[in-house]
Amino acid sequence: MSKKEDILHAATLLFATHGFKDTSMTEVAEMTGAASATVFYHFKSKEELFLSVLSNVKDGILDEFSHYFREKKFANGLDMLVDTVSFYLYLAGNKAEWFLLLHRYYPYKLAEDNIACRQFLEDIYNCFADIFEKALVKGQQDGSIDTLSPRKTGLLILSTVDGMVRFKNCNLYDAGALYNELIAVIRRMAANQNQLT
Amino acid sequence: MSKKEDILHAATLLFATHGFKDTSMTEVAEMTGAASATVFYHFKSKEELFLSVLSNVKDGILDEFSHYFREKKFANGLDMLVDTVSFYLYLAGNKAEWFLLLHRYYPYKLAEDNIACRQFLEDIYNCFADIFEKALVKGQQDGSIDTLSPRKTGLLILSTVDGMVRFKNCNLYDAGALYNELIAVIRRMAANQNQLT
DNA sequence: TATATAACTGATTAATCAGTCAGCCTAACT
DNA sequence: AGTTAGGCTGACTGATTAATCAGTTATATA
Repeated sequence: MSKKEDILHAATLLFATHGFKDTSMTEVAEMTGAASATVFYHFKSKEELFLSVLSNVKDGILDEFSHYFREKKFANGLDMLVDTVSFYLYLAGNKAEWFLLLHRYYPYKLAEDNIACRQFLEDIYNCFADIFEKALVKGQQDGSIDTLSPRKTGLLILSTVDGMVRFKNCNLYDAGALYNELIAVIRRMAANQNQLT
Repeated sequence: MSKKEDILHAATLLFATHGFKDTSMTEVAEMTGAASATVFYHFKSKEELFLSVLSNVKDGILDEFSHYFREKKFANGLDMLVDTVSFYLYLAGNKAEWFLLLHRYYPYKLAEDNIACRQFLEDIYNCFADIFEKALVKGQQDGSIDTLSPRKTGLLILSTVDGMVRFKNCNLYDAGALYNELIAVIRRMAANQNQLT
């Protein structure tokens, strides 16, 4: 791994766990054994470093989901929906730093007057919204899911899992303890009530 | 309003909109027309000022819900659940600074080694969880709501509305546009399926 | 080997900010 | 009028930090 990649990785962890303001360029440098001027050699400012981190996180998330869907086959839309939610929660545990970063306020604040930042966030959340929407559409086609607005229902499911992950990351409630209940609720809510699946 | 209350109010707005690190004691002072030393006269440190703000927000939230339930009567548990969710969303719009503050990471970070902070957050989230739980229990007693774990289901509903409010505060998706769908989903998910309400 | 370019660094700077302190002003009480 | 005390302030300090820059080392290429 190149020094630049080292720095990017260290910055991801630090921005995620301490936040933007509470991470100094010196800290990032120390974590990689470099001098602080080296960080500025690779990234011209702290803000640019942050944008590179976010861009990297976006690529990581999009890759993870594209690999997941390339290798998985689903019996029907309802199964796909439940499986996708499970994978989202697995990813939130496995790549906790990505979700911690997205649950900080700084990226959204920056996005207010930085178009690139805004775009990264939109790409990430559209990816999330799309996967749930696709499962709902598939389920409506194969009859496993009731007639609901796929986009809006998808966004509601995203709100729920995003909220659960936030609660876990903030040490409020454990997402794991609610897992079975979540799946049951999603089935109740989405399942076609005119057929027994 | 006393100068101390002025400062507390200004600090609430600034901590909520800019965050803890990005709010300087000088800014808080300037917003109230006081000298920065005055802020330190009333609150011995920046952290203590933040804790006073959070304590105040906690009292505000608990008061709002206790007034709401004192004056409202509900036909049944399912109506109570839907009404409570609506009131939560109304409050999140009306007292946006409270929810913005709660959607920052700093309070949870501070709570890791500050017992008082931890307690304020627990009081707030227990209040939220309790109101949904109470509605679910009532609904199970009067037959309008199905047999579900009231605590866990309550937490799931809280995750959903908390997630929606976060999306709105982060300018990702508009909670208002999802309102009708949210209410429909809650009814589908919680309603007793053995009776037509 | 010579040379050019990229990678890296130590020292420094200018600005910001939490917190301190000695003293001033005002209102209440005697 | 004199005294006391709480509320308030301007001026200051020490620490931190993003960013710069002149200069050094490593690498690759001719």
